[in-house]
Amino acid sequence: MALTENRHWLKFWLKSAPVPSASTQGLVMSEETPDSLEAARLEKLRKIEALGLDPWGRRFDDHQAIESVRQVALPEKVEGADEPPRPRVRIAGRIVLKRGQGKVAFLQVRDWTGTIQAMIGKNQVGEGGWAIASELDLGDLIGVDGGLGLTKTGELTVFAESLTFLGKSLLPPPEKWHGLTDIEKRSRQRYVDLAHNPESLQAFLGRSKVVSAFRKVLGEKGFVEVETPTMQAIAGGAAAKPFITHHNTLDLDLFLRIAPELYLKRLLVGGMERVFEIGRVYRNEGISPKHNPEFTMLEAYQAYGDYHAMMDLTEALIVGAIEALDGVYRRPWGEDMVDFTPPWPRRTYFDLFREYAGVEPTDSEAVRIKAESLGIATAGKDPDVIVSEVFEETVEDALHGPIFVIDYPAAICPLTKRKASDPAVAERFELFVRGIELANAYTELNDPLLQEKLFQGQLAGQKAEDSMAKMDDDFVRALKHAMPPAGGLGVGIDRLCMLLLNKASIRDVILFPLMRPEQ
RNA sequence: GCCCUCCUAGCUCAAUUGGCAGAGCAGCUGACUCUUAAUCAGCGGGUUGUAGGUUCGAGUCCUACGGGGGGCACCA
Repeated sequence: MALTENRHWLKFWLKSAPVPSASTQGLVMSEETPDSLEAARLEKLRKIEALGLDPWGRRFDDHQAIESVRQVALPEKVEGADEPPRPRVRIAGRIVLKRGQGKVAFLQVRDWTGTIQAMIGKNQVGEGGWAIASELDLGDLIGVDGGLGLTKTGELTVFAESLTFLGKSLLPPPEKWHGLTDIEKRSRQRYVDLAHNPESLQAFLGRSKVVSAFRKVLGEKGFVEVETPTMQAIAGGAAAKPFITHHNTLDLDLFLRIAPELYLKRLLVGGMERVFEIGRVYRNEGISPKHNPEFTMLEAYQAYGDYHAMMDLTEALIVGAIEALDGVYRRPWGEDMVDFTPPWPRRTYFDLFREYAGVEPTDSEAVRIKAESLGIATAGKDPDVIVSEVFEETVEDALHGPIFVIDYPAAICPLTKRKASDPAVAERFELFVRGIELANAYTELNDPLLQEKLFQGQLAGQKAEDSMAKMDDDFVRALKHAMPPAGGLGVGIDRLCMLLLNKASIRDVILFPLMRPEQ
């Protein structure tokens, strides 16, 4: 197979490669649309074809990652002896920089592991090869075979012996020093961003490592990965507005899921004791640096566990992600640093409330006065809601984290099991880092009768615009078959990646964030 | 949905109070066999997001629209 493929490799400087004649070049110039950079590149493409080469390349086996080539040990130079032989290497990548120097040219070739210099000398490659090398543009994809050595200035270099054309770039790359900075173009044309801004590529490769690490940690702890419907007749498991879609044959309106929760809990009923899903959820709400309409969530459920088990799991997951990235626990965040060294503090909601709001949370009147002083309207509001708003205003932004906020007022999390010792407190935690809510977990409610009542209460309180919410009778029926007491966890993968990769916007960790169409 | 703000060459950015739209990179031509964002000489490249308006004159001021960014609202 490899030998067959070999014949298709189109070498640059076969001795027989013809040199374009002066008259051909003159013709070429006159045909060129003067104001088009693309036209100039199309012309080069035709020249490459005229030389019998395929500008779009073929399979290119056995090339080495540039990063690994950079690790190759060079033979020692011995005094008085000839130059030591150069180790042979084969690389493939994109030309990101080009420096002509008369009858020699230096290229910087980049793949997804790194960048290395290649040198092409006219005397080394012959007239035919040199003619083609002259047509190389920034952005073209090439394979380089050659010897690895140092230049006079000590730069590690592949001294080209043959090149393989692997792809012609018809559009010019962004500015070589600044790269592509326009945030809109970087998102819309992510291919350009990835190809020419190495730090962007690294961020997305980092995101992939985070997700892989999650799967590894969960697997080691005995969780199984499942996939549940993203198109649902009843979009439950969270309080968010769904997207609507339609199945033609069934003539059925469906919702894109706002959470996988209710399906994963059905699996707990079915005896899948540790399940997780990493998947997209869709919420038809505003867009911000922390919100994209579709985002990726981990949800994990552990039968016979509780929210404390989920806290341990959360810590293990994020530690696993950091180890997969680089093992550095003190991480930059803007101008700031975040220290992820575990264990992270676990503080109760009321404790933090007392500390940051300076008010006793159970003293409704004191809380109301504090709220008014913060400019929060209190008229007609439930005292628990006011507590929650004061908490958000005074505590959340002040939490540098990582910190687990635990034991929430039961009134603001109705679908959570209450503490046996104190029915006013729900067994819930949220993990905060720099004001960002990274994870949310509960000891899950498994009482079908209470669940049904809460559904009804939720529906009664529904606004007209949210009227697509429906009672999920099947979920209640599932609980009636007995769901084991369980801990449940949700982690926003995108937000975690923002924190770990030091990106200010969720759009910097989502390959193709939602945008209005061009034009 | 509301408020603020940005949009100039392929890319990165200038343009004084409203007064002839510029530079660097990239491109093209030429020189150069060890460069490092190579350098040097020369050349080309624009419906200033779109449409109106004010003005002798608009990249600049006004209005609407489109797109982006930030904020508010929304968001267990």
